[in-house]
Formats: sequence, structure tokens, C-alpha cells
Amino acid sequence: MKEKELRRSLAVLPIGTVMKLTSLSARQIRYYEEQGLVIPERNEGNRRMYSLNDIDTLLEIKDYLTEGINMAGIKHIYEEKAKEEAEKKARMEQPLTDADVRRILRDEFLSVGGLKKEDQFTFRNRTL
DNA sequence: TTTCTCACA
DNA sequence: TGTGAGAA
Repeated sequence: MKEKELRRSLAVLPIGTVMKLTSLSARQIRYYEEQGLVIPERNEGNRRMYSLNDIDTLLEIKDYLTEGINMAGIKHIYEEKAKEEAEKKARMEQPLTDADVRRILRDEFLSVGGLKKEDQFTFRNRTL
């Protein structure tokens, strides 16, 4: 399930193809790029090269526009989506804090000992 | 031929 | 957002 994502992210389509696939004008496609909604790569000749993922987001943008959402609204949608993914990544890369480890170990002990969470388990006068 | 950037009777 | 100019 990772191979597919890599291929979908490969920028291989020139703007002309994207125009046909999305029925958007080159002007619009470039404008959406200015707004940070799509970030095509550039080839040797400074030509924009789009990936299948770019096509998808451009089609999404078209839908939002049809639904009456303006550019500002669309930008908000993608900004929040990016923010959520950033937080998710941060959580994945975030090592367990001491507090997390202690909580996990405590639950383990309570489970193995057949004790209930409601029972207090103390060690050296500290709740574990 | 296609795409790029820039600018606006 | 469209359109045209001049360059690559």
C-alpha cells in the first residue's frame, strides 16, 4: 500500500494534460498553485510537472468551487488538513513520555495482578 | 508546439 | 479569470 502512493506522487504530467484531465484553464491551474493548493514540480525547462495526486486535489478544488466555496474557504480546508497531518506525524514520532510509560506499566501491573483500576497501588507512598 | 512569466484598451 | 506578448 506504499508503492501505489509513491507512483501517485510522481510528477509526470505537463500542464496541457492536466488541463484536459481537469477541464481547468492553464491560468486557473497556475493560480491555484500561487494559492498553495497544489505544488507541482519543475522539470529542466522550468515546466510544471503534475502528479496524479495533484490531479485529484485539482478536481476536489473544482468540486468545492461548484459547491459555492470561495478560494479563501478552500485554502482553509487544505490548511487545516495539512495541520492535522502534521500533528499526526508529530504524535507518531513523539517518543513516550515518562508519564506515559508509568501509566502503561501501572495498567500492566494491575492487569497481571488481577487488581482493578479502582484499587490503589502504592510504592514508597507514591501512587503508581 | 507547448509552456513560462508578466502585464492590462 | 481571460488574454496577448516575447522568450525558451
